[in-house]
Amino acid sequence: MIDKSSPIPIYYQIEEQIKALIESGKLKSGDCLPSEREYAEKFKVSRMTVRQAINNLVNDGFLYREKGKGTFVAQKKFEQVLHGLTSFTEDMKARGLTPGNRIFSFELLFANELIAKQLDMTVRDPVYQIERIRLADNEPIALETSFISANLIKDLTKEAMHQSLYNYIEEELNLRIDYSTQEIEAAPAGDKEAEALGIKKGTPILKILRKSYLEDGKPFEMVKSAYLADRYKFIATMKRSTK
Amino acid sequence: MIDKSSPIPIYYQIEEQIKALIESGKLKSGDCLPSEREYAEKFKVSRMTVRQAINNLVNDGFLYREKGKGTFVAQKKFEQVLHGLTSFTEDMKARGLTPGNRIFSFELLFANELIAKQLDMTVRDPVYQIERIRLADNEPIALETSFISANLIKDLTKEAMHQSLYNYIEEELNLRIDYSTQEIEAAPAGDKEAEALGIKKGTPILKILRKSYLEDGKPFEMVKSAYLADRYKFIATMKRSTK
DNA sequence: CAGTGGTCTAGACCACCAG
DNA sequence: TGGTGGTCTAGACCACTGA
Repeated sequence: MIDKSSPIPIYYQIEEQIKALIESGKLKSGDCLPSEREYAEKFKVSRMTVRQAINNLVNDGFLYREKGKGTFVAQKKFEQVLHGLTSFTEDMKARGLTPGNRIFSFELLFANELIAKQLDMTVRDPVYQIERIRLADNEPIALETSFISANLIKDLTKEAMHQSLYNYIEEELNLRIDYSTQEIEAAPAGDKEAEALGIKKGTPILKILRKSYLEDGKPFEMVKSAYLADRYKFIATMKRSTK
Repeated sequence: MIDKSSPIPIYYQIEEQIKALIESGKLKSGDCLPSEREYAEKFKVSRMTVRQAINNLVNDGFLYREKGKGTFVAQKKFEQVLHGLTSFTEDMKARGLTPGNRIFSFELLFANELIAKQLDMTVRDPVYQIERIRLADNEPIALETSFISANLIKDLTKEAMHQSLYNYIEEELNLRIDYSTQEIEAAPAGDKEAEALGIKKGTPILKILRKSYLEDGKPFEMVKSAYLADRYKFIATMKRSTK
């Protein structure tokens, strides 16, 4: 049930166990959990350890607490996973489509002034510039240009870009991605987009400018994308911050 | 410095104090904070209490930790304000523009099947339907149709809509808005949008479909908007959920 | 009233990192 | 080696809730 001799933290084991109960449906939305003291008793651990597990689940939106009453299972915000920050690859998979790539250019360049400013580096710092067409089920869906800090993301290869960049960053480089900001607008397709995506000039496209940051707050990528309007919708969920 | 007799939790007082140091510039991005043990000593509190304060600041993105090294100030995320879910009114103010309204119609109707499904009500439940043009600095910026559950949002008036709906819900009705989902796409303007916004048919517009939920998980509004592409960008920040 | 979560204490041992 | 954050304990008192 709980392995105290395991190198895996106890609070994490408890977390996983409660999550499993929710995912398996044994705990449903609105259900009241056993009290923290009961858990402490049951697992023979300190109540603070139980609290740490529950705190994390509350922060992740799986549970919520009510003073004097108890801890409850939150309503299924149903694609919780889908709605965080996702890479194109993850996004497409979540939509049930097969993601693909057609890389036009992959270069290691010196940052110009604009890029340097955006990525918080100095001019002539090394930057990967990748141009590619994104595919969904083998159909073009977006034209994309990425600028990636080579100081932060080392030894990037074309192969890593063919797979998932975020996966490479998190699994291979062992860095943690924190968040990204995105500016989304509608615009008429220019010559370049029209040609790349096989549409007429002036057709509406969805333009997205994404900047992504690592845990220490440093921006590691800037991506400009142009999505086919009739094949792609951007989906976001946003929390109301009470402050 | 710290008031132990205050009803305000100690960890919260410490939080505010560190935040103030960051905001005043006395602690800059990348600076190393005093260790948790030093803080505990200084404030004559337990280390766990200090940790609770720092945990919260880490979760909010003000600080980050490095094992064996210390706790550091994160880089300024200066869109912090724009972070959460905002109403049009709040959004415009944050951009330094004056929000405005031109209400075309304001009606209390019975939900049809589509609306009932979207708002999780039954057919013939009462729904407010509001059509209006949104203004920024007195210039049209979007055409918007809102459907608002009259069961949840009671006694809605045209005046409340002229002000901020979210403000009315939170301050007057004392309800808590939890989150919303938004679908964003580019599309050519139809006849209606073209006329209302004073643009040519076929011009790219940014279409947004928003559904918003109260804390108990009930949807209270569905809003369809068409924004002028050259006057509006949608800005979102998304967290990477580490799962 | 008894039970809940919210806060807090004063210790402890560990893995990790720098000098 | 000494300092850091990461985890954990076994208690404690509080305010709030429902019966």
